[in-house]
Amino acid sequence: MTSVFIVDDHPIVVEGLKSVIEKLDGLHISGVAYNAVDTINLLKTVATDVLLLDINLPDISGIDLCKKVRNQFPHIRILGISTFSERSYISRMIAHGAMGYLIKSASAEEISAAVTTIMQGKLYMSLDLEHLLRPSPVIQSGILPNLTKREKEVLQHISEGLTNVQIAEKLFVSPSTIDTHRKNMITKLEVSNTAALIRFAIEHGLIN
Amino acid sequence: MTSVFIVDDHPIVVEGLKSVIEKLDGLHISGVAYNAVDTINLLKTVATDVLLLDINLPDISGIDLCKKVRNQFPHIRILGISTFSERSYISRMIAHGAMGYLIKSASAEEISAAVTTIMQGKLYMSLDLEHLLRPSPVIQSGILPNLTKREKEVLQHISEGLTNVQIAEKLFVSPSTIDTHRKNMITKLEVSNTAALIRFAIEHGLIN
DNA sequence: TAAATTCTCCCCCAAAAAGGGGATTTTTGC
DNA sequence: GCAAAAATCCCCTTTTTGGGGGAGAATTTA
Repeated sequence: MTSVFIVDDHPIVVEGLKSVIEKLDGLHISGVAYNAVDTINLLKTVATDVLLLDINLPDISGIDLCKKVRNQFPHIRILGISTFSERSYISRMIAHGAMGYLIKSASAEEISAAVTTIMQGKLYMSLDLEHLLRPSPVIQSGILPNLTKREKEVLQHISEGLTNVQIAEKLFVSPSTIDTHRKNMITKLEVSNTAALIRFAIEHGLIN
Repeated sequence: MTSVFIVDDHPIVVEGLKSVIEKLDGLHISGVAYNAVDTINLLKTVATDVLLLDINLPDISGIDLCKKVRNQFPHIRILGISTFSERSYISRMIAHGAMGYLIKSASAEEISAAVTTIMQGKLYMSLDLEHLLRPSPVIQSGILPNLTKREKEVLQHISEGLTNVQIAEKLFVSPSTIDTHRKNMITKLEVSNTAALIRFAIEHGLIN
């Protein structure tokens, strides 16, 4: 018997998941919560195998709660749930310890499969094909201006901690040039400084 | 019949995958390549459903090739392969269009399951439980000095592009304090500046 | 070939970060 | 309760970055 704990700020969603899961063999509900604080407190009192965790919570982001739960309850396997299937979310959920991802429109069979899969120690991902066949929601939405080859090269060196002068020496150009590239990237990507630039770049795969 | 194309710079690995896949029902090899350039050229000539793509290629990173293939051949589903199961890799592969992840030590059954799964439009992930149950392979290796709660808080704000002064205002302390935290983190983590700090932090899961 | 883009370099100046140092108060762990 | 760790704050100087601007050479692309 696998015990499942549900976290979602929408009571209707919680009820729906609850009724679906309770009808499934081998699964039972150990508890539910509507926010992060209640989740942490309740998890201390009830034994739970799987945490169904909504990504969009009111008081704290799903990612943060994900980390908290993993730190305090390392045995609990986390299955992220959300209404939409965004690549960036999924990758971040995985990076922060989730064992799987489920869209809210998933069928009872899918939920069952998801729980079974992650209890076997594997990742489970639920996504529709149409979303996946697009290159990336972020990249192809037109928001991301593309950096030039040289800019990416400079960016790479910046992320390694080199200063403009050091990069200039490596690329045999003037420090002013590197400075211009850096500034252009900051403007292009609409970030406030180098720190934010590096973060943006990594999160969008601009850096190796 | 699903056609599989293999990309890996190790011929032994390619041979191994080849022989395993050819024994499986419903799968056949449409081609193999040992580098990125050959991959792009060959994919133009042969019909391929699934691309088995090694993450660590000599001339170009698997991530980059992943993006290239998805742009030029959007119908091809990419299954990343690697010798080790690193969370950061997996999340980045997914963010860049891979439909799944397979460790090289995977059994024939797993390979078959992986191809079948992604042909159904779902993500497939192959990972051992022991790796997943650890917070992060890097963090628990002892190499990483742990940041304090406050330092992480400051780090988070730095990554959002805030300056010392702005962070100080948010946390109701003096800018000097934030400056000290920043310097301490740079020293602790042995990086040269804030850019490198942010990169390090993201790659080690210190930032949300 | 003409137009657009990219790459290159420079100016100014203000702001921020880095690299030293030291020092006090709070919290935390034993 | 005491020691260790964390958090707070300040001094100094130099280096680096950021925000403007302009502008010519090289390379792509239409």
